[in-house]
Amino acid sequence: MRADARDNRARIMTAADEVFGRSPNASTDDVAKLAGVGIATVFRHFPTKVELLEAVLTLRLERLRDRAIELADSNQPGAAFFGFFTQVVSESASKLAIAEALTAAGTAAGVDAKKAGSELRAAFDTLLTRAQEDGAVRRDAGLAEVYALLIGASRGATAVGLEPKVRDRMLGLIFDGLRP
Amino acid sequence: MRADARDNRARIMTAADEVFGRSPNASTDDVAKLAGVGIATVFRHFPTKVELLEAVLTLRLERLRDRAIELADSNQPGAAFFGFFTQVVSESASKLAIAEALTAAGTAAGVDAKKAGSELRAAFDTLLTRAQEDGAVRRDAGLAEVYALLIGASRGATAVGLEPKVRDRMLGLIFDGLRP
DNA sequence: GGGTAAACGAAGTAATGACTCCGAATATAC
DNA sequence: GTATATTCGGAGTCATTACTTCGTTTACCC
Repeated sequence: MRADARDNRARIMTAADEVFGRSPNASTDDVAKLAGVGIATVFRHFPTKVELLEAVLTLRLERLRDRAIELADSNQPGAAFFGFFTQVVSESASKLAIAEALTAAGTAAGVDAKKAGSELRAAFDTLLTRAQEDGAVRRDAGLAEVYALLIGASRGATAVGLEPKVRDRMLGLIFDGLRP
Repeated sequence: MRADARDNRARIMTAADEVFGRSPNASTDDVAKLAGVGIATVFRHFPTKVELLEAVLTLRLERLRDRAIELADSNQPGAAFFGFFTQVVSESASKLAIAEALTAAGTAAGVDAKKAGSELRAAFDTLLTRAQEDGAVRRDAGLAEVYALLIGASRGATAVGLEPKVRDRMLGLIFDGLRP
């Protein structure tokens, strides 16, 4: 692969991340414009729009997964769990795409995104289990419902332009329900 | 207004409710087909697609509002509050549009939808306050964050095809966080 | 530095979807 | 029953958008 091609691919990914983060049904033109390349270049790297969307989605999921894996080693499992939860929801409030990503990861999505999605879920499971073993989270809370709560809170925060104060109080209510 | 016109208007509303309930970005043609009328008829009654969407949105909000108002008289305020919450989330799981409606009510929306939206919020506030006075819900939970929780849970349940069991366990966690 | 293969971008194409026009049909007044 | 004004519906128009084509440019090998 030639140097300029690799360069442009990276620029397109960055632009797509930004553009689709703002509005998930933006046009391919918008991405090309922001990336500063022609539209054909976008399609040369990502043959269909779906593949481009999926690449962005995968990237986002991998970032979240990496952060979760990092936190899994913490010696304060409770703080790690609640911190991760808070961070995801907070970022979702400003970055539309994160909540979308969490959602889409389960439903449609191609093979790469699916892999990243289940790895994220597994990493989150680890965080949850550690927090439970540490006594910070009630033991009868299963992964499925806690994950649903994470997705719901993210989407809720995203949908409405939730003020930080309200968002934090909402998280407070959720966390109280999660404690033993 | 002629009888057939009123008839068709009702049929279009029903069809739109159904079609947009399934997928919010369905085309106007789809609505016309299901309603069994020509596309021009749809546009005669609702000059733009936005107005049609808004009419559906308003209808949904009014339905929720009416149910909340009904429950406000209950002599079991706790059960009324939690029941309403559960019902909204459960329906959202199958009816995409309800969660969307809750969301959209705050943000964009024209005057009718806005009115219905704030009336719903007010009715929900009554339910919450009664439940708090009855000791079923903690008193330091404000309307804003509880409402955000409702929207989040709805959107979460909608987004993922949440199984009823998981959904109920998720609601259990939320409700535990809401109790004194 | 010159040749070549790869990558580039602007101007297309085709399909979709919101909205309009106008002749046909039909409900209501007499 | 007929006149007429209103409503109806299908065949358009126009804008948007995913994707293609092709002549031009540019990075790498010698």
